[in-house]
Amino acid sequence: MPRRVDHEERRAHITAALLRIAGTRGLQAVSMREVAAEAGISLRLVQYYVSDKPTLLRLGLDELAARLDRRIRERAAARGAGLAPRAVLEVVLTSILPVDEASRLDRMAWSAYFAVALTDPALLAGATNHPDALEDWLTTVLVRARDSGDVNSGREPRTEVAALLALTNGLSDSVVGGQRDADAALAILDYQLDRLFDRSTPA
Amino acid sequence: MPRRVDHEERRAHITAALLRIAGTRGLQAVSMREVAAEAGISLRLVQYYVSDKPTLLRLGLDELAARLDRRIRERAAARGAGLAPRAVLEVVLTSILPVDEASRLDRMAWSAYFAVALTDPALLAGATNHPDALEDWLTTVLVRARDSGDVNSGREPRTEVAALLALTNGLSDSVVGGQRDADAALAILDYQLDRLFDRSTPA
DNA sequence: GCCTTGGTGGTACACCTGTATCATCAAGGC
DNA sequence: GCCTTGATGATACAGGTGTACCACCAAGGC
Repeated sequence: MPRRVDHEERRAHITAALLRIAGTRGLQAVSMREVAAEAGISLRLVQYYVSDKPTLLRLGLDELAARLDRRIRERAAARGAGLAPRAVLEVVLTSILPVDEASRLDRMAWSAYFAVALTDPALLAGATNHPDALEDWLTTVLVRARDSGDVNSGREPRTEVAALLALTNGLSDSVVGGQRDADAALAILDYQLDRLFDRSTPA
Repeated sequence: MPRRVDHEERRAHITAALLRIAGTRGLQAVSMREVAAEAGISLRLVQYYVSDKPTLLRLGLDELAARLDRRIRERAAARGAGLAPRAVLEVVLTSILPVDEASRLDRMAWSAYFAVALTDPALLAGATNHPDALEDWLTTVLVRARDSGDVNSGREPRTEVAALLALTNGLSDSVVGGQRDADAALAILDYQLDRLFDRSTPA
């Protein structure tokens, strides 16, 4: 037998190179040859470890989702166990926002993926990506907060969560778009959370 | 002299074809030949009336901005003169949201443009597109509303407006992304506006 | 020691892209 | 009547794309 190689690790290496290109030069700059060059390997090897270009793109999308998941867990771990409802929302939403260079590049790549996914349903097919799951979970968190009195009973948890997620996505786009910096986006997010968790506010 | 042709009208025809493709099949499906076919003319004519591909893409972006402007004015005109602050916000924000097929296709095209603009600053160069101008204007509207007592004095107009615009953009993406329909997005927007214009709410 | 077999290199092929070029047509001025 | 000139057609060209193919290498089983 010839020497064997960890395919999974190789694919991860290639995927990282792909996302580096997608985040800096856009998805339209992603070709098999460019990915090979960025990964420092030959075109043949990209073909060998990643059969198709569709497969390659799918790898990138999955990695992007995995990175977001990792960011959320890391941020949650950094704040310890037994997080208050507001802290949970802060952790999740600030994990989505592009607050440093790495998350900024990932958000750029994500925007590119979002655009092509709109007209290429093949990319989404079978994706584990379920934004609704996140929304459901945060809604239960907010329901608990309302029941315990941290949030006024007049608020509709599901609507509030949907709005917060949409707001965070819109803010993220404005940050990568250069309309404002991350701190400004964080301030707006905080402003909204302050209002939501102000029990002195009726309705 | 041979017969002369209205170049402006021809370019508009070509631009419309371009945006039809961008909205249905994405910007990556936009080639000179595809645009020609969609416009029902020859490749040579696309070259003749629109010299470059960069020029073509720029035409599409400008038209997209012009259409949004038109939508806002039409919606405003439909509601008569002397609009209350809340009505102004409703007009602007619901004009951004993809509420019908036409605005849905335009939003799709816009998302594609946004993605490539992130890594291709040449597209933005010299663009009349100024989201900040819209934000400034709406802020003055909200300041007036606060001074006249329609909005609680504890609110920060600039932050509220920035949040509403980001929210609307996020909601728009969720609509074209198929996460929810236009009515659901409108409901969320209304929910937020109701809260903002509720004077009984302190802070 | 050979031979199977996973890894690798190089390259060719068909296709699509943006753009340039050559030619033609037709309407009016002189 | 010709000739200038705006509008159009057809096509060629160079470059980039995804993918397929052919050769080769080297490590271990028998």
